[in-house]
This record gives sequence, structure tokens and C-alpha cells, in this order.
Amino acid sequence: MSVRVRYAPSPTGHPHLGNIRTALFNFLFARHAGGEFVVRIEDTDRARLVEKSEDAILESLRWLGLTWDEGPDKGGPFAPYVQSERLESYQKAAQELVKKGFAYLCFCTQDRLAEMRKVQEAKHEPPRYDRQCLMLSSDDIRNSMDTNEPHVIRLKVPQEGKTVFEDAVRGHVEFENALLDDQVLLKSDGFPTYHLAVVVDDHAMNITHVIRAEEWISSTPKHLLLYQFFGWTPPTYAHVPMIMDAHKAKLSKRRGAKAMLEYRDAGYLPEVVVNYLSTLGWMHPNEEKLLTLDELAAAFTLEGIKKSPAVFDQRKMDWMNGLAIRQLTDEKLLIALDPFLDSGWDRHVVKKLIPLAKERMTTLKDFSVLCDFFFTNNIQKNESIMNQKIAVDKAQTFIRRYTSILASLTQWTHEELEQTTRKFAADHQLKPADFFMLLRIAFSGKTITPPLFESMVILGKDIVIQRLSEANFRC
RNA sequence: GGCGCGUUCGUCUAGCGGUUAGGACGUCACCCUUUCAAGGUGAAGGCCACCGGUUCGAAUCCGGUACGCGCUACCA
Repeated sequence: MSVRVRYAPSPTGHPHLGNIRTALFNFLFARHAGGEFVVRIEDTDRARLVEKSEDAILESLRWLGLTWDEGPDKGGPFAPYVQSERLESYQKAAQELVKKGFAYLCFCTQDRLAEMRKVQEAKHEPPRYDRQCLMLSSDDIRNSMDTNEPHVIRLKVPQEGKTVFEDAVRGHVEFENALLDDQVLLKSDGFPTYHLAVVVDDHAMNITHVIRAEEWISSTPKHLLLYQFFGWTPPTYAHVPMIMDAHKAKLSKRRGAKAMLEYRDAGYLPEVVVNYLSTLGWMHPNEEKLLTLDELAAAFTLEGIKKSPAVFDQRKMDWMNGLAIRQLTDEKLLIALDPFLDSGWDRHVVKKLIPLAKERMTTLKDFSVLCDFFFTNNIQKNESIMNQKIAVDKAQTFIRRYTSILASLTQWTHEELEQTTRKFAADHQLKPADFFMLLRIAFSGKTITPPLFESMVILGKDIVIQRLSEANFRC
């Protein structure tokens, strides 16, 4: 049977790097095996639904190039791919289990459950459903149904035996059935819980491998029980390690994890996100090379996935982004840069600056920070960033004299400018580096810029002279 | 508390019975140099969580302990 995997996010917010890495691994696994990658939206929690998050999820995948074969937007042989549109199948499945005696109706109120848990906690017992409704007679049930009493359907977990499985990442895992809770399968609003819905859908959609985050390990026996009760063959499970924040806690929105798209907007390249994420919990074949999705897919195996969690390191991703920017051709960088540039900026000038800025950028945003003074005369006031090497009163004099020399220059080339400037520095007993910095500040309003003479050439004679004339080092 | 999973430089990782425990990011130094980067060279950084086994020999195999993380909802 051909490999079919799915990424099944919940639209409860913008996906973060941890969520997306799970999608990545699923994608790579499918591509490696020549199988299908399915996207399914698991919107069974009405209360936590966040508008637009489905868009953000799909947009994140699109941005990274993780194309899916079947999904909510494009349909497929098992449509629909949104759980709220498949309610009937879950209700039917739940009824089937009740009929077979593998599940039962429960009329307990939330209050009673809360009270029960409080008592259990006080007695240091594991908090779990006490099966009160399992004792209900058929008359009791009929009465409650007749009065429309809200109810859920619970899984009737066997009280003995073990549920075991071979995880593709972790190997043999086993749980005592007696320790499992009678999980709610169908909520009182008629929606399924995750546990029922995944199993029903994964089976319906012929999913062969469930690659999901480690936090699901403890739920897996419940899922396996469901497969058993339905008489279905379970998929292969692969629980991938989590991505942790700097405090070694699971990456989560609540704890300040950034949304995937924030990285896009901050000027990270999609290939960097893909490659960096591949180094977390998996053995990236060559970190210094930046591989394409096809190359990563070719190398991807479940055996290569690590068991232990990985801490997300922003600095390493920064390094990789700089590396990727430098490896881009100037043409491609220009295209990537476009959304980060002021629309009024002359693209011909931008093009000339790219080779100079390239070596100095960590993110695409850095271009503007570094080069904005080429496009606006509204630069930072010189006096506020005056360097300490040359006294303020002298600086003003030097710049004035130097400016008049520049004005008489017949050629405006790198060579001519460098020669002239070095001679000026020597004539005035200034260290070249000190005078260069003074100049830099005078025409750019910055202490960090692309190389001096290249900048002056691109800026042009008129603007340089204008800026130098306006330079003010006095306070 | 219970259950589960995990543990190799600060971080990501290689290693799958015999290695001077390798690489990458970061850090530091030096070189280059016009600022900042980039680039180059080099260095520091790991008693392979701990304690017991097995073995001629253990980061690698086994057991226990500790610690960390996850789950323990009509959330996913």
C-alpha cells in the first residue's frame, strides 16, 4: 500500500515552528516514499476556534513549499478535509461502539466531574471518571434521553491487559489498560473529541503513518483501543520529539513562541526555516549546505529521527539565514527583498547595493537598516553619533575643506575618491580610518554602512557634497 | 501523585563494544581590514546525568537512581 500521511492541525491560532516542523516531517516522509501528503483541519473544539487560523496554517505551508496532495482547499478522494463537515461519520462511529458495548452514554454534569476530581485529588488518586453512568439501566438511559438530558459518549476501556505498540521512533511502548481513563469520544454538543475524530478519519482516509508530536504518546493506547473495537488496522505511529524554548518547555503560543509567518515577515527565507527545522530532532545531512526540499526528502527516514527533544536556537537560525542570503544570486535577492523595501526606492540603486549589503545581512529586513540613507536625505543628525577620534570643532573644519576638494574633482570613481581621501587624511595628519569614519557619519548618519567609497560612488557627487555641506558636528 | 518518554561540549548533533569522543552554531584569539560584516586560521568548551553490573575492553549492552519534559479536560 502506498504511503499516506497527514498533517492535522487545529485551527486554534497561528501555527508556530513546532507545529510546522511536524508538517515538514510528514511532507518529507511522503515525498521520500512517493506517497501522499494530506492536510486535514481538526476543528472539533468550538470554544477554541480562532478565526483565520486555517488561512495562516495553509499560508505557512505554502510559504515553505510544503505542497499537499489533498486538503480543505483543493479537495481529494476523501473530501471533505475539515472535521466539522464530517460530523455524521463520528456520530455513526460512536453509536456503533455503543451498540457493540465498547462505549457508553454518560449524563454526568461538568460540575459533578469537577467535584469528583477534587475528591480524587484530595485522596491522591489518579483523576479519572468513576464510571457512575456505566451502571445506568436501560430505563434510566431512556428516561434521560426522553428529557433531552445532555450527555456524552465515553470509551469503555478494558480493566485488564496492556496496550502495546511499536513506535517507529521510540520502539516498544506499553501501557496498562487499567490506568486509562474512559475517554469522552463524543461531546454533548455532538462534536467528537480529537481521539475519536483522528481514528475515524485516519482510517477513512487510508492514512498509513501517523507522524505527530511526542505529547501524543500517552493518548496512543486509547486510539489503538478504538482501532481494535472498530476492527480496523492501525497505522504505524512515529512520535517525533518536541521543540523546546530556551527554558526547555514545549514551544507554545502561550509561552511566547512566535508564529511561523512572523519569521517570514521578519525577513527569514523559507529554505532557511525548512533547513533549520530539519536540524531539530533529525540528522540533517549537511547543515552548511542548505538543501532543497527534494534533497531533504531523499535523505529523510523515520530512523533518522531523534528521541530526545531539541531546544530552538534563534542564533543558529540567524546564522543560517545570513548564509542563505549570501548564497542567493543578486537577482534572486532582489526579488526576495522586494516586500521589505519602500516602494519609492529606485530598484536600480537597490541592485547596485545588493552585492555590498549581502555580506552584512542576517535577515532581509537588514537591507533597509543598512542602506536607507541612499534613498532619503532625512538622515540621523551627525552630532548625536559623533565619534570620539576627531575633536568636534576640528571635524567641522576638515569636512568643509574636504568638501571643497571633492567639488573640484573631475572624476567620481572609487579610485579617484580613495586616492583623494587618503591624501587629504595624510595632509592633515589624520589616521585614514578615523577620517573615513568621520566622513561616513557625515553623509550617512550612521557608523555602520557598506564600504565607504562604493557608497559615495552610488550616492553620486551631488548628494555627497550636499550631505557633507549640511553635516553638523557641533552641538 | 500516577503513567509515559528522554538524558553526548552553552545549543543542535555524529557515534550504534576498542575513536586523541567528530562536526555545526555560539564564544574567545589572531589574520584580513575603512566601519560593520563576510572570509581565513586557531583555541577554549564534554569526567558521554549518576551508581552498579556484563565484558579483556563500554558513550555504546543490562539494571537501578536522579533529573528534565510530556500526558493526566466534554483542548488539541
